[in-house]
Amino acid sequence: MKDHVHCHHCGLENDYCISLVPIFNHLEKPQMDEVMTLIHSKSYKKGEDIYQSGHTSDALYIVRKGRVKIYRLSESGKEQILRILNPGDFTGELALFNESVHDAYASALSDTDICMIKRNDLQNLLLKYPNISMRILSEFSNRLAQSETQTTRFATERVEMRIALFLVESLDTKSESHVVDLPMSKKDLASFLGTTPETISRKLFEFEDAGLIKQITNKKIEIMDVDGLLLI
Amino acid sequence: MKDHVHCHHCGLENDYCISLVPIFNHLEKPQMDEVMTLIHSKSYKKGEDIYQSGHTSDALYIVRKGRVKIYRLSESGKEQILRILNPGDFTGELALFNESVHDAYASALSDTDICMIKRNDLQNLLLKYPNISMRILSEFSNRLAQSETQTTRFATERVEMRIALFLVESLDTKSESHVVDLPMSKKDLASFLGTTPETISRKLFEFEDAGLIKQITNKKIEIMDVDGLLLI
DNA sequence: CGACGCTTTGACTATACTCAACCCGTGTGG
DNA sequence: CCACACGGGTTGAGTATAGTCAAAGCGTCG
Repeated sequence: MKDHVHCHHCGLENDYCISLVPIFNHLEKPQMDEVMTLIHSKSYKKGEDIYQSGHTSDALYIVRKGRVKIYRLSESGKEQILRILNPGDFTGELALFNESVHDAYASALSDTDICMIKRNDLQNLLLKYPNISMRILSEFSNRLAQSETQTTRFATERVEMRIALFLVESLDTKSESHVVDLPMSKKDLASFLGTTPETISRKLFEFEDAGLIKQITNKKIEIMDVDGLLLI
Repeated sequence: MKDHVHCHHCGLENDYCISLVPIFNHLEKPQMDEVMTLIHSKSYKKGEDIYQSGHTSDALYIVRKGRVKIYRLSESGKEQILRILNPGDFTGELALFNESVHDAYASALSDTDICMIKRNDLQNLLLKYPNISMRILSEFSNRLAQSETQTTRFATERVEMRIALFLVESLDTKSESHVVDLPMSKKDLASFLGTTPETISRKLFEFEDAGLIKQITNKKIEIMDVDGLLLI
């Protein structure tokens, strides 16, 4: 059923429309149809790799359904998670404009559907519809800002503070609930925050002892005192 | 004299041409002339701020002459240097496509000349000449890759290794000399590498004791054993 | 039910930060 | 031209932070 609800605006099935919003949502139906002819869909099982570092890049990948983790290996071989993609997010763009070789790994955290646009098709689209470029530029600059914020945090904040900031920023600002749903295992979270599972575990219990949070289940944390967390 | 040498390709004074190369060097003379009418020049003395975090952004800044440091303040107020701009590099782009508020500081490390293009003028150029978008996209994706590399290093490498990597990557691949010219004071370098001046000083002497480098002067370091440095 | 992987707990340790003192080079003013 | 002051750089001692390693607990999925 749900699969066949169509979007009023572009006439696409609803989840297609949603996943393409950030880049294409200003296009009208005829142009959208053109874009659709260029899109290839592919599904990945949980745990499957979407691409690997060193592989040739030939497409932009947009997450339609599921969740994807992007990670790198450092010079000394340690894994570090760079970000988690949710439906509507895209990746693969780094290699599209330069090297054409991926510098990171992408793997499906759950069963995932991906929309792909081939490198050449995308470049043609960009030249034809400059507005799309602006969207991607805007998305890039967001990502860059976020990456630089993360860099600065690693360089200047203690682990404790990085965890606290992560929790606070994971709060859904729209809902009134102060419960955070961890988007990944604590092992992965450790990698994302540049620390170890042991340290995460210890710090969370410290926060709990201080009355700042309450660990409801493994993946659910209630934040009792936002301001307190940020003063750590 | 040198100021009046003109570029064969675009007809501009040479240093203008050089500083605009990364973004505009595919344009022919008539288009280049159009771009030139949109460019405003400004000079800054050593130590002067070009922009500050929180200020409204209304331009893209291209370094024509001199050296500029871009830095942020972390949540807890510590300064961290994100990058150093040399002639031809640009900045200010983050705010151009989104927030329109700077999230970092830019200050001149030496007497500096800057070319500026106003936000609106640039956006019009991008819509008119999609190729420029591709250049900026390419530059963005470079920067993003670099920033993510830096993030991964902070998250996974020890200070020693970060210093070693910095030295090796500062080697001018073109010249045969293995002498690195530090582009900033050790105090700033410490901030860039997420450590302290004391630690930098100590590690450099450790490298020297191990025969990996030779400290010629304060700002000149000869690298004796590249591979050894990377095995630390 | 069993096994595997994630998480927790504990004890120990390394890494690198802090603070304080001192050194040095450069630029300024007498 | 010298003296001094200032900022950057170095050195040393002490310590906090967070990582490592090992073992045991827990949950979940086949």
